[in-house]
Amino acid sequence: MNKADQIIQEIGERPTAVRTAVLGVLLNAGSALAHPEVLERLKNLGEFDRVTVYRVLEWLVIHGLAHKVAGTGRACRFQATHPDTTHRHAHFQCRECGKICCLTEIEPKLTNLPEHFTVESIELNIKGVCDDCGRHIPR
Amino acid sequence: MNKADQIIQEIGERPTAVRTAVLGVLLNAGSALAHPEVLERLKNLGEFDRVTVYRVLEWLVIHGLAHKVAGTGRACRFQATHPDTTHRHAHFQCRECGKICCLTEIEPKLTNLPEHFTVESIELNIKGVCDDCGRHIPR
DNA sequence: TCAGATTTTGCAACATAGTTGCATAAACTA
DNA sequence: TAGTTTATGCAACTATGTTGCAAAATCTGA
Ligand SMILES: [Mn+2]
Ligand SMILES: [Mn+2]
Ligand SMILES: [Zn+2]
Ligand SMILES: [Zn+2]
Repeated sequence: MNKADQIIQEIGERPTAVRTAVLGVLLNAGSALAHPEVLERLKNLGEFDRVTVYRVLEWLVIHGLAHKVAGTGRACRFQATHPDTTHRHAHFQCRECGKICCLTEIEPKLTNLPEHFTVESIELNIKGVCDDCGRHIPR
Repeated sequence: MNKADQIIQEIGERPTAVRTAVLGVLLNAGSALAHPEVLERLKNLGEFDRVTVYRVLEWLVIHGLAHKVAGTGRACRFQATHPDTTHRHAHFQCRECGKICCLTEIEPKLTNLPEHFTVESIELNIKGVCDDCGRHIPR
């Protein structure tokens, strides 16, 4: 049995073909993927409907198996959640290659927040140039 | 001469009817507005084309007269930049009423960032329940 | 194992948010 | 005010999702 299947069964949900395939794609990706990228990579594994893939991605988020990151542009990106990392962390998106990666080391500190506001979630997105893209530009 | 006109002339750009009107709407708004909300409020001031309004909103951002905030949902929201606030600050969006406001007091601290990444911008979006919506819910 | 109940999928249509090309209109400059 | 530059309006197009619904897959209890 493959890893994706196993993860889905562990949480007591139905490991269908699409769920297993989509989670597998996310697990193999090094960074967060947008819907078209997921679809593209699924082509190697069979025929999958785009609407179903949208639904499965949301399903993965609801069940905590993936998280959703808003990058540049209008499309959300999805990344498999590693069991050992907390969900609350910052993300970095490279202006050059567009890749998004988790910055699990950074804990956004919230001081000075008006006390009458109830905080439910925090999103910290940092944009710039990543290591790979930066090393080719002379400094 | 109205405020919006004056601001546009101060930066040496053409104060056209649409620019003046759109900036005026943003200046009068208490929070960040999405494109349809801007269009709606413009109806009191005349007939404006939606594409032109999109272009003017981007123009305002480029010229530093407004800033763009990504809230819940896919639409960006725009808010007039107050001359006395720095552009780098956090935003709070209420889950109940959807309003977005600037949290100019909060400075996102970036420690632990991998040193080979070049940071160009930081976006800190906090979601929860605002004062107005929270006070009606018994605690 | 299998009938019935529940959930998931695929397809078509719809929705929302924004962009592009281009001809016309407005604003600026000399 | 003539010529040049810039902004606008309109139509068509793109990107990113969402919804309704019938068919297929999956599960459950007898
Ligand atoms: Mn992450
Ligand atoms: Mn702000
Ligand atoms: Zn890069
Ligand atoms: Zn509120």
